[in-house]
Amino acid sequence: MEWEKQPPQQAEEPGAGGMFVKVMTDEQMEVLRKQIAVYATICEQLVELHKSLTSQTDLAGVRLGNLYCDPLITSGAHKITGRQRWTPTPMQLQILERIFGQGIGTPSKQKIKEIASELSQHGQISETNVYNWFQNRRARSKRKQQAAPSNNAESEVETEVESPNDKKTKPEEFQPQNILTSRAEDLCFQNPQTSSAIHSVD
Amino acid sequence: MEWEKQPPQQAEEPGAGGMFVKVMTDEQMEVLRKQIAVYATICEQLVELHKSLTSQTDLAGVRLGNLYCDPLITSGAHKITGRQRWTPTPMQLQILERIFGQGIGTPSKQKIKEIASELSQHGQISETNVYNWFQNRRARSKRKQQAAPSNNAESEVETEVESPNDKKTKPEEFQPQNILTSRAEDLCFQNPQTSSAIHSVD
DNA sequence: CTTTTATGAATGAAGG
DNA sequence: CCTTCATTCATAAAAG
Repeated sequence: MEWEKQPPQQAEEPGAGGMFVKVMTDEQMEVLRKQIAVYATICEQLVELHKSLTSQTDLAGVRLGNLYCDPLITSGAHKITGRQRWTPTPMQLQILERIFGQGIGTPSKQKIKEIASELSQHGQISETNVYNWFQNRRARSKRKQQAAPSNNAESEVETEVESPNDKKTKPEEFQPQNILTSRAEDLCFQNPQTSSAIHSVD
Repeated sequence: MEWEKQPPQQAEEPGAGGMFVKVMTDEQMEVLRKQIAVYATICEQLVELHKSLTSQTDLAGVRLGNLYCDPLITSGAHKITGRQRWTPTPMQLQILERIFGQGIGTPSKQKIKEIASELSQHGQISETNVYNWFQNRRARSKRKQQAAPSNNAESEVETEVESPNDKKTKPEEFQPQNILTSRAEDLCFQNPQTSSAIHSVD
């Protein structure tokens, strides 16, 4: 596998190096990533299953690792899209909070555009970021309000059926994503070169 | 596949504002494709292996613990604890994506039934789930498409009105899944030795 | 460096 | 269809 050997700089300067590159959109990258993750998950589960059935432990490490391919792919599912999530700058956050506090709980699309445009003066941002922020802000606020009614004697008829605090402690014992994630952590090398092979061109 | 149609020149403009494209070399693309195909092969073989094993419960004197098989393979985990929200299993997702990628954006009622029936073999599912999935998948794709090309079209608020005629000119229906649908068996070793290698641990 | 928390983003489902 | 909501997932940031 040559990815880690590829000097990332080549991809960054296609014009200078005259290197032919493929360009993928974010969505394409996302779909690809998911597909790989799907296979990684299936393989992981099946391997674990087989290990449990055969009481042998060398299947995943030796057979699969040597015969088919190195764990690079597994890691690839995790880091191919070195997804970096937006983090609001303090100024942006301040403005967002102020707008949110103005009581207007209706962030229309036009409003979103305006806000995003204004916030772009204080740092990188997109309309989607603004949209998500308001969505999350509202949901979080709402949940907090219902989870912490300690300051108010709110005794209405609907409160008797609420389980106030054990929503998180569901007996959920299995999460496929965790397998993939933990697996990637263990198997893959974390060197930045890999992710640089497919990187963002700014 | 549509990737090649993407103008590689986009990558040559690093200074064109907030451009976010992923760049891969030919070699990297090839490696990726093969690796995904490898996953497909592994999955199929492991699935077959699992089937053969589960069909003979007295194979190694090890009684097949259903506690391993069911939770791992279905992996939805929703059936165990009665989660309210359906979550597609990896295999279901794979099938759904493939169908979606086939370009037919018309999930007719009859088609929904067929798909749901097929997917039910890989986990709990209902026709409503399939319907919702396609609806959401389409909407999501569309929204991403219009959000992605915001890199070079640095428009102001008055020009933000999307050009009503050209937004769709971009090929919406790319199929990274094609990488997978191309028969993995052809690309990789899928000879019986492989599965026997897996069996050899026994 | 590892673990925990906060929060941006993804997504199934409902409403219109 | 399109929008909105509730929940979940993943990761940057914080805490240890």
